[in-house]
Amino acid sequence: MGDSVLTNKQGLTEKEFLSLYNAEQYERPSVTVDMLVFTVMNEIKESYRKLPEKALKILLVKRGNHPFMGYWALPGGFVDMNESLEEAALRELKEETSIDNIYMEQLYTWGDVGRDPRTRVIGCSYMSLVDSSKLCVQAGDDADDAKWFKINYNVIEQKNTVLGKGCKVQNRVRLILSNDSEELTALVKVDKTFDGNIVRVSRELTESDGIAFDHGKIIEYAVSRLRNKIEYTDIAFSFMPEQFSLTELQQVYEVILGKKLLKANFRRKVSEMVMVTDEYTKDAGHRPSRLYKYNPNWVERHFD
Amino acid sequence: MGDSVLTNKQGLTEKEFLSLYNAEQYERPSVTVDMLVFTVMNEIKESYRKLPEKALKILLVKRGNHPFMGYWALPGGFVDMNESLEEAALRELKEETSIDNIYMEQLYTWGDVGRDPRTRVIGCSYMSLVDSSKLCVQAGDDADDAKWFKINYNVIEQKNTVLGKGCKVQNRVRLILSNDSEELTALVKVDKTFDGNIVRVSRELTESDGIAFDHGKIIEYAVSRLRNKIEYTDIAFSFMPEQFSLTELQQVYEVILGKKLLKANFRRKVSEMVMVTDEYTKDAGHRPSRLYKYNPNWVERHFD
DNA sequence: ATAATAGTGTCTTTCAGACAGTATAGT
DNA sequence: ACTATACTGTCTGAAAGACACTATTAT
Repeated sequence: MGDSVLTNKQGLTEKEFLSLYNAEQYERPSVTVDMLVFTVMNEIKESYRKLPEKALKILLVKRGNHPFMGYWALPGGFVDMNESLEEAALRELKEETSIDNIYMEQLYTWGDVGRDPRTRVIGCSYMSLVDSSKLCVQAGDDADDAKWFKINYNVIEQKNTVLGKGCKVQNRVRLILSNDSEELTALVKVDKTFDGNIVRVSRELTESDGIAFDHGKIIEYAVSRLRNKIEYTDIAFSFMPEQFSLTELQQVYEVILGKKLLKANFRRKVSEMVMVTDEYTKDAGHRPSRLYKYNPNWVERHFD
Repeated sequence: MGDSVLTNKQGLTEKEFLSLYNAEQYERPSVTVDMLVFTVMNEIKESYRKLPEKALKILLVKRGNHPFMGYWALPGGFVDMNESLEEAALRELKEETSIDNIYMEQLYTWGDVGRDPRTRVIGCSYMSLVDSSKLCVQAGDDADDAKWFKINYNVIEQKNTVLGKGCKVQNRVRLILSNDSEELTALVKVDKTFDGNIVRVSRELTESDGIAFDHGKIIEYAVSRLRNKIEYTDIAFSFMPEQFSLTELQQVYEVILGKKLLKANFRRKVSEMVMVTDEYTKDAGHRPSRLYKYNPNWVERHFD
């Protein structure tokens, strides 16, 4: 830290300055953390022969208090003074859903002025990808309920315009979050403007039904990031149990990317990332498949 | 927002709840924004024949008050209640360096407890890449001085350990920031742990000389992100003026990646991203080179 | 036997790396 | 003529996409 003999324009040394410093004199925003917990789960089997389909899911909690009481929200809450953002995110997740000890990465920080009707709130969001077989969710103290919602992500409109020295891509994304008893929707307008060498992305929530705050927009952003990142990193493995078949792994890729992949090519692509085991699936109604595990020595990973 | 007839456990409607809500009752951290403004500048020519070398630079301001008075810091400051994070970042940059109206993207939000000796501070950092030919920096009201520092980024130590079901990569990065009169350094320990399917990255500032707060760590992170992103996006063009030669563009890539590239291959790679003009450089001391401009219709961009 | 999935071989096209070669201004 | 840079052609091998083929289990 600064040399303690130095004095500032008011003639104060650093020690004096710090002892007089009072954060209370300034109006400050509140800070929250929000968790986006994703998993890929099996849906019901159609027949004894067929493999179960998989679906991408997100964990939401039902708000037990105003504002947006009764709406579904991302688990999260206010950051305490003596915990880091990561600690706050893990604490809130545990309080609201009883989920403990999972990996996560920072997603984005949302700071628009009108995001929260209570006061000015800066929201720092974190994303977690979990293996559903390990988890057992139950609502905690602070939430009425915690449930997994199946994610339906659809680009329903695309408009490209060529401007003078750039262009504009306008997308509308329809998000449908559903489970046995509920269906929530959001419509997000994603505009990318290329002006000269400058790219500007703006996201706007134009419709939100049953989802609290601007969380529909945050979920849309997270899914688009997830789709992007699965192509050039190994995050998909965070969804997998210890052992898995290559078909299951492929299903995870397909459900996130929202498209079918060719088996032979997919296997070539992931071959370096996995290690064979000598175990097989059984009672499948058809030929059993070999089980693999993640190869921790896989090197060519990329990070954001 | 919630149906106004609903009442919470205290029997309050949403309207009543909001009118009684008082953010002051909770202790809150302060929130700052920090700007990482990068540019690529020409260094002096060695001879009338040779092309000037290029160097990656970052803009820092000299702190005029405690804490870290006299140290160099990222331009930035506290967020006001009625401005978004982006607005705050642009305002602070203008106040401290007179730079106006540039593009930026969010980098990361830093929330460790002891980051700032004054109080608990959450710092949201933004990254900007600018064409140096357009800029003229001068210190603003809030800073004693604003200067460009040449960035030297070196991985000085690498250690790989294979663990039980994962592995660990430990890097030490030496950062040297220098200009005519100053030399600042930082040493950052970057640990990546792969445990099962989980990747955890931790960054620790183990040495910092002349750089305020944890800004050495933030700069290290930004440079590593920049290196990564230049490979799969078109951000490099943000450093370029309207018209440029392909050699200049290649120099920008080389200076960021910290390695030489082969000309023929580089040109093939960027050919789709640029458009020819019918202009040439002149007075170069050797064969003139064709000038190009950015092709705004280039489609295969990726975003994080 | 049959349904459904498991798993492989190979053709083609595309792209990245390496390197050798030719072209052209200023002095 | 010489220097330093501008620019192009092509060989190679790796990776991505498409598709056809064989193998194996439960019922």
